[in-house]
Amino acid sequence: MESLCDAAKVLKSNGVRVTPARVVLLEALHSRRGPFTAQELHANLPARSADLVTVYRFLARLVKASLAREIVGSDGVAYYEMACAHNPVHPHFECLSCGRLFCLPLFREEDSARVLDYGTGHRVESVSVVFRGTCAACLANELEEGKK
Amino acid sequence: MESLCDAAKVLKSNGVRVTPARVVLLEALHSRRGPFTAQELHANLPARSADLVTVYRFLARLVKASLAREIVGSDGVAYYEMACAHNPVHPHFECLSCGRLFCLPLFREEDSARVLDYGTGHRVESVSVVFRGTCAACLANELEEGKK
DNA sequence: GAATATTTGCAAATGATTTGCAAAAGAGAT
DNA sequence: ATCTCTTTTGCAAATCATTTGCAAATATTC
Repeated sequence: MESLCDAAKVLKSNGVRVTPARVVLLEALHSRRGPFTAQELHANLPARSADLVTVYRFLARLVKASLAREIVGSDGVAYYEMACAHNPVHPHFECLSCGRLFCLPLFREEDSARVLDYGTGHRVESVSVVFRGTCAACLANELEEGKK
Repeated sequence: MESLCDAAKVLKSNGVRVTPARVVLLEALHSRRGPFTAQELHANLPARSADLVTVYRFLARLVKASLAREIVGSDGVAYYEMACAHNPVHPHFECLSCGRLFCLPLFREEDSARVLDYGTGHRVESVSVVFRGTCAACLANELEEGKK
């Protein structure tokens, strides 16, 4: 597995041309903290630097090259995040109250092994662990509301 | 958490009327082995017994009542499965080769606790663990193909 | 620079899921 | 049974993220 930090190189060596649009996209990707949707990414691009379709296509390539991961939210919308060595596989939380999808702490090595174990017998390419419910922030808000 | 096996009762006690369409749906649900989509369920219903929209609406209710669980596939399509005591939470495998989504073995009590632990601090309503890759059956087929 | 392969943008298609709404069907009281 | 009130249903139409078709623009190679 390669690091997204070398994405340009990796892509090039896979016959993927590094065009202006893709450079912009790679930069935008690096400045992102949590998981994002194709549309969010596109919205934060310098105006007219890349079409939404291009964003979709590029993200699909990254995922295929294992340079990015895809997390599907409960409403079927796809979120993406980088898959570089600095950002190993981890669980996510989807808040049904505020709608945010964010990262949870990394799996401990040991737990990771235990989870992976359930896929024995198949060729596992990715594992997605998504918690759903109400996030801590929204729970706090509920309390606030309750007081009023 | 209630059992889907008593779904009719549970629904009734929640002010949900048990109509002919819903009886048909509950029966169809019980005869299903693995996870299914709304459309699959609808396609296997006696002709003209319930509209596809009704199926969607009913499934949404079951999920809200914790009588069914929803698993979202990588293409954003929702799969459902019963959530009765005889079918506790378990991981799933989505084969990118044949497209099937099926159940993996139950989490051992201990592992379940370890996974749940990562959601600490939030109000967790559901956890979804989905493996993706190539299933054992498709791997076997690949071998077959290779021999030719 | 010509020839070839890849990439891009734009418009249009897809396809699952949702919504609006008026008609049909339960529940309960009379 | 009948009337009233609420829930449910079917149908058509709307949504909306994602995908596709295709011709024009841009790389790469020789």
